[in-house]
Amino acid sequence: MRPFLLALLAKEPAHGYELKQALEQIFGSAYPSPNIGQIYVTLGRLEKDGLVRAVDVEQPNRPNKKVYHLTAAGREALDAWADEPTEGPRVRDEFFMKLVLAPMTGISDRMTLINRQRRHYLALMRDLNELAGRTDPADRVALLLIEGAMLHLQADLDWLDRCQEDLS
Amino acid sequence: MRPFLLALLAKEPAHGYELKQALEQIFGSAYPSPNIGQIYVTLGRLEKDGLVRAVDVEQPNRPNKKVYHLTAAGREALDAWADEPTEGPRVRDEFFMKLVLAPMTGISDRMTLINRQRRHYLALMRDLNELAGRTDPADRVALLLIEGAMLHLQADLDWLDRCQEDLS
DNA sequence: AGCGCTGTGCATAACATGAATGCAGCTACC
DNA sequence: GGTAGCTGCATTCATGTTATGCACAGCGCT
Repeated sequence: MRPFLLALLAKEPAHGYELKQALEQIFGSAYPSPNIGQIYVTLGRLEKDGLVRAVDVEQPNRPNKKVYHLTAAGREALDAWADEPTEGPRVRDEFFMKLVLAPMTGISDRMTLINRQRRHYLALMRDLNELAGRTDPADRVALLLIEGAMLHLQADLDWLDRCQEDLS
Repeated sequence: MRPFLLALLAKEPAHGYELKQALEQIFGSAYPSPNIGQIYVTLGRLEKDGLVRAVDVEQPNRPNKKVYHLTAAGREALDAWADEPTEGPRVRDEFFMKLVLAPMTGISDRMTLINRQRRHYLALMRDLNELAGRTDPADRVALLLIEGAMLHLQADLDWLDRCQEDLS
């Protein structure tokens, strides 16, 4: 969350409400835009850490707004973020927890869990396909996000098969 | 985190320290075991919500311990968790954020980011292979976790190729 | 004397959601 | 023409979850 705001502010100074709109516009419908409240909280923290600074702007016939701009330290933090590679996928997986823990307590057996989960993944896959279908083909960013989600989902489905083989 | 503790307590009552050890033992080295402090915080909340209840147990030559056991409400919550399917992979992806936001600010270009990220993923893949190699073959749970991580990683690598095609 | 294990608790912070607040402009309706 | 209610702009606050790290305390071992 923090780096996203820094990146947007690097392009041009903005206030909270504007940032929310920018995020919604850049990442289309495929992306659940973060809560507006969280944006303000994060901006406050960034200011506390000296990465951004706020200027109050009075507006006629509008509530005042606080326009944030990047400081030198903020610019540095942003560069550092861009430089370091992003961490890979977590090994932690909630469904797998369920798969291991549930039978220990006699809740339900593994086959039931796996089959239900597979149906769920397949339904999600259908949703993604449908979402891709009604997305503006010019919006390459949204389409790539959807494609990424589908690749991950397929990996999960393959993994489900492996679990079924190994744990049966 | 909450459901994991509930599941373990469904098998048998236990105190915080024991739960930490159980988690470490069940999910082998492949799984970053959660912080012990967090376990106590979560147990406190579960108790506040009436899902578990604690009994103080005095021990000779040992600090006292609080043994938690499941309540009827806790059992219900656990069953509900087992019944609902687990959510799929998030569309939210940090690297993708970087890929979209970075060029807007003149930080660095996309090819550099993608190539660096690919090197990083490949290194992670090597690490996972190495980890799989030194994992006890009898520990099927750990091996499956590692395999799942590798499948996800491969999906990320494929996705990187797609991004490179589309955004160049 | 110091290290490591057992066992718990608290401080801090990030992250997320939801609701509340205030003001302005527009529309609908009697 | 007045007013009631909705929408858009802009921010703040209360609450809850997750995660890390440090502090504390007693005991056994070397």
